[in-house]
Amino acid sequence: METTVKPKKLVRTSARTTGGSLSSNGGNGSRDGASRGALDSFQLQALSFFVHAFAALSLPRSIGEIYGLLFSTEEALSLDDIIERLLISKGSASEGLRWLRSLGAVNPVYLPGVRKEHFTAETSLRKLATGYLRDRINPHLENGPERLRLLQESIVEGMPQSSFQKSRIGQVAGWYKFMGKILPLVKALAGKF
Amino acid sequence: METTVKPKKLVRTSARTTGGSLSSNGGNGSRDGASRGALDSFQLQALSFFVHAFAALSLPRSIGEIYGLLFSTEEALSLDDIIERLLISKGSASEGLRWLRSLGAVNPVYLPGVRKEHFTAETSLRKLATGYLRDRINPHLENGPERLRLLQESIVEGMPQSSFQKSRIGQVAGWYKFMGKILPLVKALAGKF
DNA sequence: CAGAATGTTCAAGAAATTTTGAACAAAAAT
DNA sequence: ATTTTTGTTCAAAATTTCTTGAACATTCTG
Repeated sequence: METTVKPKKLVRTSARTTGGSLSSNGGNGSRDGASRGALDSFQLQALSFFVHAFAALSLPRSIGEIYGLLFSTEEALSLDDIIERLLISKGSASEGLRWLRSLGAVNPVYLPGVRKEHFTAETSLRKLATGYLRDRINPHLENGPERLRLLQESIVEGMPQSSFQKSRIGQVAGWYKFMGKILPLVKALAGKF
Repeated sequence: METTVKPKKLVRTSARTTGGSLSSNGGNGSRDGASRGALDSFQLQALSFFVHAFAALSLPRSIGEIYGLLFSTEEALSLDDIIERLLISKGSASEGLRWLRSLGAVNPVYLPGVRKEHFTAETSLRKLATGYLRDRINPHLENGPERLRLLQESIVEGMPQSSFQKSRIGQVAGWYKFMGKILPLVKALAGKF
């Protein structure tokens, strides 16, 4: 649930990586082995920012790190670039990227003559909000009617408390109506930023 | 992060409780020891509903259970009533109740001549939304300006990427503006339900 | 086609969170 | 003042979630 804020290390100190090949070095100034984990101050600050922001949504650190890195880097980065700079495992990077992709929070960039997929951060509030709502909120709302029905059917008619129970059902129905009103509003407003 | 939905038992099967005193039995029909864990079908369905809903916000099962029980029960319940009906520990019940109270999701009910504190569920969407935003969203927004400043100060002037970095800062500033616009809207609309 | 490069999956381990239960504190009753 | 009732706190245990890394699948290259 996370009530108190604990200090967390920003970049892992462990040096083990998958031992894989070096970066494709999509165009930034740094060079090869010497560049591992070398992030500029803006990138470091962005990692801190997004790890914190994503944690507010109870999302894992690795996802915040990946988005933060892409957000703060002008060039598109490959999976290996991300692994190398963040010192995270291939598995984390792959799954984190998959999650961000499904949300629409990262954009694939097709570079002619380059095999590896490269990504940049999507920063449009409209797209981010839409993706988040679609992937993480709508699924819960979609089975709302079904859940409401189950609740209704659980009422035993004629019991002394059934009148109270019906009023509770009414409340829940109202909550769903509220969600139905507010979500389009959020999307609409997000479109203006 | 929870991507796939796993089946979770609704009511614990273990029978150990704190071994404490029996319920004050705030007025419902059931009696003493025989009533332990005896929930009607509406209450069971409500538990399922709220455990699921709270899980969507990454909140622990115990909190969903407590709110679900209070929501589906007409009488005010005491800490011991909750422990007895949900078969959860005193610690969970106490901390869960504390959390719900700080949010404003439960209301203390003062019963004349009764020592134990009793609670009912708060169901007003306005109060629930306000409490949630106040306790769980605002804290993150409040240090927004500070975080934005740190981000700005991390830019090294004159670097080739500093122009890109400034445009990113602009995006983040926009996100904060959006939050400043949308939250009052949410509160206002919640007031109408 | 064989070999290399790239990316995914998932079992096992690590880390974080939640729950328990007993010790403790506070308030009320006797 | 002592005992009882009520509720809180927190270390340890249980559980859940995240990360790792190696095996696997797939696609490209020569």
